[in-house]
Amino acid sequence: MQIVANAESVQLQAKLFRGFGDSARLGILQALKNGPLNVTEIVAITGMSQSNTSNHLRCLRECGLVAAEQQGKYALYRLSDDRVGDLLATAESLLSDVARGIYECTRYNLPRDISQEQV
Amino acid sequence: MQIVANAESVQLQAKLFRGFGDSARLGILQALKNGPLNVTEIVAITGMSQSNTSNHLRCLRECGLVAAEQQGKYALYRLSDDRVGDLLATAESLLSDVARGIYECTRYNLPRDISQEQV
DNA sequence: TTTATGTATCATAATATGATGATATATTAT
DNA sequence: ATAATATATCATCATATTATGATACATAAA
Repeated sequence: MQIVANAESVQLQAKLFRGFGDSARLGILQALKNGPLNVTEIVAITGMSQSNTSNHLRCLRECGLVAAEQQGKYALYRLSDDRVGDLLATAESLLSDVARGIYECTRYNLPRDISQEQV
Repeated sequence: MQIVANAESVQLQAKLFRGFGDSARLGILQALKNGPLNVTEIVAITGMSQSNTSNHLRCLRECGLVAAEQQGKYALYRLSDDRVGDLLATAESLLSDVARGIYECTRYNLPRDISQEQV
């Protein structure tokens, strides 16, 4: 009997979610929902630096959330699986109901300048 | 026209995923899949310290992933919404197909001692 | 072959996150 | 009222993660 999944599996799953758990990566995934894009396009859309974009893409690729295909000098990226889109959609739906709570989640989060600390 | 969701919404969603993106919190969520638990039970199941458990529970609560109800001196926690369980299930399914990739995701992750670095 | 373009890699510095121990608070039991 | 139990909070340190800038490595164009 095991009430919770084994530790290793939990770690893997946490890792998977961490792929989504950064606004830079999530921005990339959102962009790819609409279809494949090359790195230059992703850089343009997200406004991130090229190296940062590339670093995050590597993470996403190694974590299995996106797949890449070399096309001449371009690297075309796309979501690796429909379930990636599913997760995004479910999260969006859930979010619309709990957004207020998320805003108030102070312990781990948002850049300082966003919180309007009441003195 | 906006190709990607606005930055604020992406931040919120990333935050939501980050709720799942830590093995301590994910372990708690997994445990709660089987039904409500109080803090003492969660501490026992996860083996984490009481304060650490409580800190993570706060995060989960404030992020809207779990709900708490005071019962005498016990605080009963449960998943706040079916979609939380849905996300866990979808992730598990996706994971079974991409587990290998996740293992190899080196840039951001796993405790050092787990990777078996080939020299 | 030189130059320009697209992408990847790496070291580093800044920041965010997580675990711990001490302590506070609340509820129940004696 | 005192003690015991259940939970929450907080400061702090260690660690992990992120963004950046420099640079390398391709591919394609001139």
